[in-house]
Amino acid sequence: MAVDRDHVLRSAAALLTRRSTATMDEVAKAAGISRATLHRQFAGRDALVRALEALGIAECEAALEAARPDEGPAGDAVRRLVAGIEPHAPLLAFLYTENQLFEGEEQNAGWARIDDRIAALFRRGQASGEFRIDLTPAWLTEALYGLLASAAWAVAEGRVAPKDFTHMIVELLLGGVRRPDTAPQRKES
Amino acid sequence: MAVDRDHVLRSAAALLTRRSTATMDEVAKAAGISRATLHRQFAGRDALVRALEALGIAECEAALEAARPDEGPAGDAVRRLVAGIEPHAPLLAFLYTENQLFEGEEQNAGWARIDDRIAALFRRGQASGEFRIDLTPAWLTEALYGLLASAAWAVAEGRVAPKDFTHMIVELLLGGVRRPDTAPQRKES
DNA sequence: CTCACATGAGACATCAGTGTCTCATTGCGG
DNA sequence: CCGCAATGAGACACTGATGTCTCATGTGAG
Repeated sequence: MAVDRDHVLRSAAALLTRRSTATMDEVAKAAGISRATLHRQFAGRDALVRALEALGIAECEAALEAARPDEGPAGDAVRRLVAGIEPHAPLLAFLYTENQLFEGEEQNAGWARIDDRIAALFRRGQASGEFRIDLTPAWLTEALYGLLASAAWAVAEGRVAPKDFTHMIVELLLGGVRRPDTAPQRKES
Repeated sequence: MAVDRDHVLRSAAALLTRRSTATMDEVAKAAGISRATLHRQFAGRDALVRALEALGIAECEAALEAARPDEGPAGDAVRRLVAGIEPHAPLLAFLYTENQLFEGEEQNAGWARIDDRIAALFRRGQASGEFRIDLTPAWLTEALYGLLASAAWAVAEGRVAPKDFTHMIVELLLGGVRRPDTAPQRKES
């Protein structure tokens, strides 16, 4: 009976990640169902996007859970987190831009929860002395989202090898571009 | 006679940065002109976006020029570049997501030029030993765009103080989050 | 086998945005 | 003062997407 709702969501995610303006008809075709059935599952395009948002939030929270952000060095936890999010990065990238659309309306509370947990991870790293303290946790959280989205697109467009995804993000985020062992580092950072 | 075309473009940029789906009517109102006049200036919405793209490219190239990317330490050049782009970051952020829409169609060649010059800057830093070489110039370029867009949104939403814009981006990009070991390089503040 | 229910296909009205048009008004230079 | 050009206001048709509806089909459970 029920069309595999999860399958519909996932194909919609895959399609919308590439063509964020895809029509309901295209979404239905991509899922291998008719537009009527798609409409029976999701009241409208808005409902579909909300469902995708819920899916993205759930996957983020699962990844957050699996990353054990409170264990071990914060840097390692960040790496585990990015690695766990990697499979869902395209969906996240879609939602990231889509969220810019929701300007006025209320955001799903799930994002706030996730933001808080990620920010807490960075804060923990700062408290332990592992991370520098001149970059605010809020900014680091935002930057992580931005890097995830950038990397997802770069991979989608073939500018970055898929296997390098986690490495590129984590190394840039944690270590930065500057070579640590460069001899004279007189720069006050 | 001619409505100040530049003024129209800039108010359109300001509006579309916040509401990327704003209607032509809203764009016209934001510029203080009628929809008819807006239409006389730009054949259609597409032409308007293209004009904004051209504006963004021009501003990027101007910033690139002003940053003197071939002079001095690459890190300093990156800082000059980000500082120069800062005023135009909202427009860039808009174009960055809008570009995801142009998937199939040909990209404006201007972006390729800019990509090349930025990538060349990173490559120069790598060649001089200033930057690490395990992060590809293409990825660093992409990441820079992502960070610029993230920061622009974070500032727009009040999550980051406008005055911290350049510092947050440059420090994260160059130095990363991880605190440099205090023992070997002691940096007295 | 038969019934029930989900689905696919498609018709249909609706709506929003767009692009084009006309016409009156305004403002400016000759 | 007159005429010209640009503008503003609005009507209009067109398009594309959406949401709702009906009906035929098919498949699975009893």
